[in-house]
Amino acid sequence: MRMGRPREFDAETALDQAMEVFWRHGYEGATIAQLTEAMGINPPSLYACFGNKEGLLKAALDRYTKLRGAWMDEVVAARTARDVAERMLMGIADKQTDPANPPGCLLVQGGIACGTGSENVPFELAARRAQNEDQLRDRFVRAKAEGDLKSTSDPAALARYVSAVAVGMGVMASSGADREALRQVADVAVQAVEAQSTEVPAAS
Amino acid sequence: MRMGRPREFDAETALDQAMEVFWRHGYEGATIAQLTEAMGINPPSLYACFGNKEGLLKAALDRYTKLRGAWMDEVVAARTARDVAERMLMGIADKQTDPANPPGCLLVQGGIACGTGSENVPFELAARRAQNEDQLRDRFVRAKAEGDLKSTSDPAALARYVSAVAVGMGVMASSGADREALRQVADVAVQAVEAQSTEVPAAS
DNA sequence: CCAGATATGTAGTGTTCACTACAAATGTGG
DNA sequence: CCACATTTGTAGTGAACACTACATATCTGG
Repeated sequence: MRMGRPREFDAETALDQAMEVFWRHGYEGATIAQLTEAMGINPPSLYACFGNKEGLLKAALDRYTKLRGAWMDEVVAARTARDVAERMLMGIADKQTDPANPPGCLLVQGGIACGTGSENVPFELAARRAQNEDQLRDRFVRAKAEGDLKSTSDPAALARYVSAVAVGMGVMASSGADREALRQVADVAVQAVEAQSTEVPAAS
Repeated sequence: MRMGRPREFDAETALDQAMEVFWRHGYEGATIAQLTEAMGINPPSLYACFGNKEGLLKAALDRYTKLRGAWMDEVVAARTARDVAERMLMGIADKQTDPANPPGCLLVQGGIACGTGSENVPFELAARRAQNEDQLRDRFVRAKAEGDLKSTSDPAALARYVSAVAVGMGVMASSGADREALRQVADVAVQAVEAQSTEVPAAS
């Protein structure tokens, strides 16, 4: 079979640039002109490779969640539910204020509400956030089985809670909250998980 | 002085309709055509009355925060910091899933990230959220002075925490979380405030 | 009842949007 | 070196956007 002219740009590198634009401006706020300029390609190359704007977003989300997934694996590897929550929320405080990236979280910045014709973008983002929540819930189910969480605790509710705090921190980060402020939020938030735990680490 | 032809629509009623459109679609997702249709007026009336799209958003936000402010006064009237947090977060769980309104919170749905030319819309929303946070912080400062919160607690951090949870709940509501799910989040979240409180109501 | 002032409805304005036709360029298989 | 497949850059496409010119309608003050 004939192979045709080879692509002159690296898809993953280009995706990283597109991800940053979506992250900073949201799905609707990002224009094809901004995206192509950041990616260093022309519109036809973008459409040949990713289909359309929404396809590009999904590809960027795939890449984002792939990187994020590896980190979440480390998070749930913590010893106790409390440590999982702390590792996650403290990590988020750091990541969302990392100057190497736009502030906040792409899964929130991408678009909470969208206009007619883009209704499933918020849906898509919510689905990815739900994946994280599921992973947390599974971990908390295990924690309860191990007796690490009280028998009266609800792992699903706890996971939803930690997710909600994470999202809230993302919004605060995108509106200028600094790392220390987010860490304080994380610190308080962890105390709710501690309240559901059996082994309370002898607090000073 | 001559008065000219009187306006044929009620500005507040029209604002309520505009608010709903912004709430559902976000600032950038809402079009002038949608807004004017919902408001029952034509574009020239809109521009004569509110200046431009951003002016309309600000007017809608003013109205939203005015209604919200009255409710926040009730919230901070609760007896203890813990009760303030509970009243606020439980109230939010109910409000953000009230079928009379779009799900979530206008101050979040309005736009977390925006495109070039609308950069100060997220700013504007953040400023309004900060007002709520300030009100909470003042209340928690008082709670600390009254000995209701531990002497080691940080009222500003607590207020930021409750705000973050509220925002997170808003995002979850807009992506379909039901009232019960949000109440569970609120319930867990309150436990962190309890952990900072001196009078622990003898939990069952 | 008239003059000035403001609101309204119709019908646009220019701009920007996501997206694409098309021809030239660049590769591979025979 | 040739036929074919795919990519690339140029230069647009129609549609939708926020916003407005203008003539008409409806008020008030005198």
